[in-house]
Amino acid sequence: MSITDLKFEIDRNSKTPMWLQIRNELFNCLYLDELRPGQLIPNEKTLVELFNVSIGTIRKAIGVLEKEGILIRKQGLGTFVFQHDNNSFLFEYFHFALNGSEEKKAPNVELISFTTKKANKSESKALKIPEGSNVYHIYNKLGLNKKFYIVDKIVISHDKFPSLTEEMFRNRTNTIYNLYQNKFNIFITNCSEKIKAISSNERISNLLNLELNSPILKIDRIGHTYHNEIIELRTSYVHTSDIEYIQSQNSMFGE
Amino acid sequence: MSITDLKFEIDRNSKTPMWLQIRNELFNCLYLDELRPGQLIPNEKTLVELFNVSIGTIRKAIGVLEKEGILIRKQGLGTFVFQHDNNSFLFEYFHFALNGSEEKKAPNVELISFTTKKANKSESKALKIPEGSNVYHIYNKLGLNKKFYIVDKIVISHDKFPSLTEEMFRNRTNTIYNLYQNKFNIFITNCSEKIKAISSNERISNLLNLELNSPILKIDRIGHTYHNEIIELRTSYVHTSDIEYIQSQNSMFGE
DNA sequence: CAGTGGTCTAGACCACATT
DNA sequence: ATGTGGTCTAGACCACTGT
Repeated sequence: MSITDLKFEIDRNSKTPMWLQIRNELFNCLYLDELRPGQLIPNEKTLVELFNVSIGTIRKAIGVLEKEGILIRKQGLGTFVFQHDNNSFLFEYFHFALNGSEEKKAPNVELISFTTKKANKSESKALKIPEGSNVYHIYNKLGLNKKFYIVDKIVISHDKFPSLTEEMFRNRTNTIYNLYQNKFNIFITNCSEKIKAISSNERISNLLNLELNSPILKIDRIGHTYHNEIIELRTSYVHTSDIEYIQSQNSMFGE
Repeated sequence: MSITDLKFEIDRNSKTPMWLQIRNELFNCLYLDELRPGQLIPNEKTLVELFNVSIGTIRKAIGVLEKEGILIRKQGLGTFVFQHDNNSFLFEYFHFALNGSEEKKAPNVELISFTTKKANKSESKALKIPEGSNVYHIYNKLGLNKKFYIVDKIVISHDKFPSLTEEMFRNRTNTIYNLYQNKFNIFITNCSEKIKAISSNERISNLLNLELNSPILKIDRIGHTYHNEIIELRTSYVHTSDIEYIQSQNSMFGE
């Protein structure tokens, strides 16, 4: 089932603008079609005929979807469902750099463990899955310049990644979110983080070669899809003597 | 000198689109005019005549400036230079909430000290002012629910805030950034932050009623204007047993 | 009511990428 | 050469705001 096979009914007298109706129709199609990253959508002229509106209205609708990060327009080529390319994805959600450095470098990553467990109460609540259903627990060490500074614990639902194996994880050629995207069609688009300062326990101290009770960051991240479906819980423990968490913020957002 | 008195020359054959030229011209005018927040800009029809282009082109230029957070359009009223209203500004750059709470509450603030010093080497470098020129050092305690969790150290250049006094600071009716905006026409629009975990020293421990060497966050924030002029250095020391740093991030930004 | 920005039209021409 | 999105026009009409 392709978009071009569908028939669309736009209400020209609705209180919601036509461009917004069209945006929503397109969004729905892409969602039903599982939002395959990299997928080409019909060109503007085709959409004009499908929706029977003027090209400016189509452009406005696509423009909004582009601002939302769902579509990307490429002049001369067409409009595509957005996908993180192999370079950009690396740094989208990696917030660390060496002290005083403004530019992020790709971290080196080492898998510590990969296990399947029954979700405990807080995990099942956070992931919105039944208590006792299967989850993966994945631990990674991350470093810069050959030294390790970060321990990541990842918790994801088995049901959302049924065929995931340790080998797939270990042998991935790219970031973890890229793996989710390319192998499971699951697309993490926004994350919320909560940061605390805590004292390192024995396990973290050993993994990061730290004194016991060193001050470290504990970062709880929740990764969502477009539709705010919660996909991943990630907790990072970070030794920040040589590196720091960096972040930049503008005062304003679009409409 | 008002915008409408100026004469604009748009190069119709330039490689840069007309809407971008217009955006830049408008931006410049607003900048020269000191970007008075809340200021009304000429209506679209007037701009059409000033720039001698079609209204769609004007709208595109204004749309970009709106996306950048510089202008805000109000249907039926006009287009204005954006200003943080008294509510929104409160939470723009305040990143803390009580554990597990998703919504931020306004913190209570208490001035600890307000002094003038000579800028040391790192301050002068960071603020891009001569070493030894005057800076204000301002310390605040911030809390939630009547308990204090945060100590803020603010460093700003005396030259940028020549008439600032402790009384102005203490008697402000709004946020600090609002004070900068309303009394000094200085408009902080973006901030970069660097976060580390450290152990509390004696001074911070006393101020926050903490054990010595408790793990705390140290957050170095640099506040910039539109033009990336550095205005303020702020270092926050945060006790995070009851509160946490919260942040949300989308994968994508506009064009 | 008059004035503002918001939506929409039905094109034209340009810049870019692929074949 | 063909097809794509990007820019731009010159309007029309609607929805909202304050008087």
